[in-house]
Amino acid sequence: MPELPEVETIVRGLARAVVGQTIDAAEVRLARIAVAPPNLSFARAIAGERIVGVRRRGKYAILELGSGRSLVTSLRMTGRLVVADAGRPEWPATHVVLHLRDGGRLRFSDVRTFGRMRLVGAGEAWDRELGIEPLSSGFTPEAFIGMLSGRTTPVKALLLDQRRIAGIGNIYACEALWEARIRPSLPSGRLTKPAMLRLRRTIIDVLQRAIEMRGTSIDDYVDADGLQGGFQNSLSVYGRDGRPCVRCGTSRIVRTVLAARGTWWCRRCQR
DNA sequence: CCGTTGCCCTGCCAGC
DNA sequence: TGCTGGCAGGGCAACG
Repeated sequence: MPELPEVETIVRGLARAVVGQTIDAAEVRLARIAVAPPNLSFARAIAGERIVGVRRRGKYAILELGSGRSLVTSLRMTGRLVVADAGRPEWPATHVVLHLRDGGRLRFSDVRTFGRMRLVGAGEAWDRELGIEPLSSGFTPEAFIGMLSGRTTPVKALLLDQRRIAGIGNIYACEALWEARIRPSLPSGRLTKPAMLRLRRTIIDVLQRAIEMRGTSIDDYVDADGLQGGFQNSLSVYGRDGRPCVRCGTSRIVRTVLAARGTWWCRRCQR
């Protein structure tokens, strides 16, 4: 569930709390969560590393380490990355605990265990397959039009494809399409040019607004301090099947399945 | 290369 | 009331 705005919020919180700290030890309770390069032990390799920076790429939170290595965390659906004093209670299903020199703990928890903390070597191109950042200057109208043109993939499936655009998940794909009044199943190349431009704009807008609200907390998401976001109160379509469309007021939001994902939209507004 | 499907995993809940 | 089958979904592998 954590998508670009949620990971961005987590990363900003981590930047305040952990940059400059040394990791004295790593406690790995569920081995498959903590992945290291071949022949390296995650816990041994990370002990003694200094955290020199924190950043986001797509839906990944990245701790940059003094050695040049990076700790790349993917939260998938139910992952949490929370910093707290050692005495604070843990979230359920805490699988990895990093002991920070100031006595704090950076904890990774994940009930469904889909998430990963991956230690990657200096210079390793782990993000080679990731697409453009939608909030970067590279996400130009031309780049977006080029991405959609000539493709038969439903536009929603394209928005979810991390190799093309990095960071959009199901919630913000539904919201951006609703806002741009575009039917999620429309083949990407069939969008008119004005529709493409509109969609680019609503993608940027909805992501920015969600960041301002510190993300969407529906089931599991919390920020680096363990606090919920606020954008769940601003959703227009996601999860709202059966309720009237807040724009047209006459049609009820429907839920269909597209690209094996629940898809919420308004049959009247989105064409 | 392109697009689609299934799998991983556990908590939740509608429906019996 | 208690059980259960289906659903939630990001990323990856496999397939045609």
